[in-house]
Amino acid sequence: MLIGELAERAGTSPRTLRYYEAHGLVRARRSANGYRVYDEAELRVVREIRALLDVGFGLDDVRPFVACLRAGNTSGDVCPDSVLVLRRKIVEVDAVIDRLGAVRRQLHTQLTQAIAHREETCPRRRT
Amino acid sequence: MLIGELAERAGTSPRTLRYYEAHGLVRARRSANGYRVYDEAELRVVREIRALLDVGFGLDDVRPFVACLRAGNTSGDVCPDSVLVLRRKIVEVDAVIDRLGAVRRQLHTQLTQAIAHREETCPRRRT
DNA sequence: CCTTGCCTTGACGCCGACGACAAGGTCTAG
DNA sequence: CTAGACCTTGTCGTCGGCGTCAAGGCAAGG
Repeated sequence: MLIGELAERAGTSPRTLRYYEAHGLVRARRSANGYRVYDEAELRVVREIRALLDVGFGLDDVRPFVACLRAGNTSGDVCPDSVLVLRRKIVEVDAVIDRLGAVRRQLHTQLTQAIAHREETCPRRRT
Repeated sequence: MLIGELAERAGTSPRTLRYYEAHGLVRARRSANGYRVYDEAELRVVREIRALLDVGFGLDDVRPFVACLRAGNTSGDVCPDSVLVLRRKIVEVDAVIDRLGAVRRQLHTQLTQAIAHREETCPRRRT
């Protein structure tokens, strides 16, 4: 399988696959003419990477999952390092959610006060 | 008031104030030697900007609030344009919170399944 | 032979709010 | 006179995951 085919099957671009390779996540043999040749297993790897990036992981966070797949596991999640990253990410996500909740409450307060102020300054009739 | 003093009083840097000025948010006269001279009102403007940026606004989102302060209002929130931005931002924040909630649930699922898999593959004694 | 369509490496662009540094002018105190 | 503490404009660097050329090699069909 050449890079174009893998890209299409994984729903991404050749550029992206070379980028992953440059960062040590995806591997390829080379054919005589220098083309990258991938075997079927890489498709799963690439899909794992894409799935995790979509969820907000960085490339570094993804490494343990790829290693886990390469170690022969059916899922990239089952290795200790992957589990650690999952736990850490959940904590991070929780922190962001809390922060955004606070932001949301503050914005809501500002909004209601602004509207109250306008009612006060320039009252509506028939209210 | 020179730029250094305003920066300190607003809890930021001269570089940042020049940046805001370059983007049309903060204004200054110039003294004979070319130095920026700010009057007291700019302190409130800068603090408004900082407060909104801290909450995740972009510079463009901040403009209506600055204009509102410049129009003589006690708060930057009370003008129609500001209210619109507030409403829009709340919607945006809600969307992100929802998205993160879904992500959190997915990660939690992955985590519990990974742990379950490990129990199954390599069961603990005395359990 | 030539075009078309793959592939290769290399390098710059993007987004946003600045930080950091360069090279220089200004003002003041000792 | 000079040091040092301000100020000025201008430019490049940051972070991440790529997109988008640029310039060229390789394979196959008409």
